[in-house]
Amino acid sequence: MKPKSKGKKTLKEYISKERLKSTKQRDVIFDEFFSYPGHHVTTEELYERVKKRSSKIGHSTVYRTLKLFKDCGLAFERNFGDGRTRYEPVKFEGEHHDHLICIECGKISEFKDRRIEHYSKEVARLNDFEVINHKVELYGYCSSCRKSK
Amino acid sequence: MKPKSKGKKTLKEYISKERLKSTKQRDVIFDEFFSYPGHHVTTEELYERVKKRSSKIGHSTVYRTLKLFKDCGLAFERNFGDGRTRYEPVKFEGEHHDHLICIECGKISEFKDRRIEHYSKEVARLNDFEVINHKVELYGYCSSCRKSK
DNA sequence: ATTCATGCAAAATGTTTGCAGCTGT
DNA sequence: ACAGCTGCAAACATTTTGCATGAAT
Repeated sequence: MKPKSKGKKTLKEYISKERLKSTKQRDVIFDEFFSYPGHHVTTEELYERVKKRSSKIGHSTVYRTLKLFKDCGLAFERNFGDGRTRYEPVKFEGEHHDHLICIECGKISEFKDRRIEHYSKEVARLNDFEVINHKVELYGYCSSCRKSK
Repeated sequence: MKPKSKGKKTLKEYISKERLKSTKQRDVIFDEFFSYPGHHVTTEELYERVKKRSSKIGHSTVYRTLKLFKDCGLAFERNFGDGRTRYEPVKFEGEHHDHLICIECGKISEFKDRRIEHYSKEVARLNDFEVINHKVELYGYCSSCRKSK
């Protein structure tokens, strides 16, 4: 018997706690979302992928389902300034990564730095603020765009 | 004779360098933008304020002018996830501040931490990335919303 | 049975664009 | 005179909503 992923369990628990319903669509969207190669899917991209498997799904279902994932802590909502909202699966190892965004080619890469996280938490404490999520984004030129400048 | 602010000078220089034109609207928007109490104006808010002084101004002029400010380095474009783009005047002392955003009441407060900036730069260097701008945003509950939970 | 979810299309939102007339250089 | 700017309305893109039907509890 295949064990459920931790994420799927989180979703099912949230659904039953809130008296929502498990549906085929939610499962398909879940699978596509968590198997998406590369993080930061836009809703449109995910919709296109899901549509290939389940062709009569509607746009709104994808929107609503991503909000649901966000509400149950499975996804972060991100916005890198190109007008489209992106969603990123939350990792369960408690890791958090941040982003380098190239303003020339649009490439988004990730990094992780404990010290930045550490000081962020400290700032929050000093401000009597309870941090739920944090973002660190560095905008600039990636190495390949720098070379071709 | 009243001296021009450094910001106004930057704008005028940019305008002449790019062969653009100085207009009444740009001046009014400039004044309102830099005298806005609180940072992070949305375009709509700024439009409303400008309209009070110069009632036949159009929406698009405000949009276009804020982009102009961004292009000449007078403003940062920000997006805190509520669907509206906000603009923030760039300070001339070279300071950079970051944000605490309350997900309950929406309050945005600012902080500044040199260590976070320092490590951000270091990460960039390791990734052969040239940073132009960076964002650190902590999302969570502010002290008053924590109290009333 | 009841309540929630879906898909569709319509509406709402925020932003951009085309263009005729106007303004600054 | 020329090139750029404005205001307006229309276009656009993304996201939300209303509603009749269908599915899960």
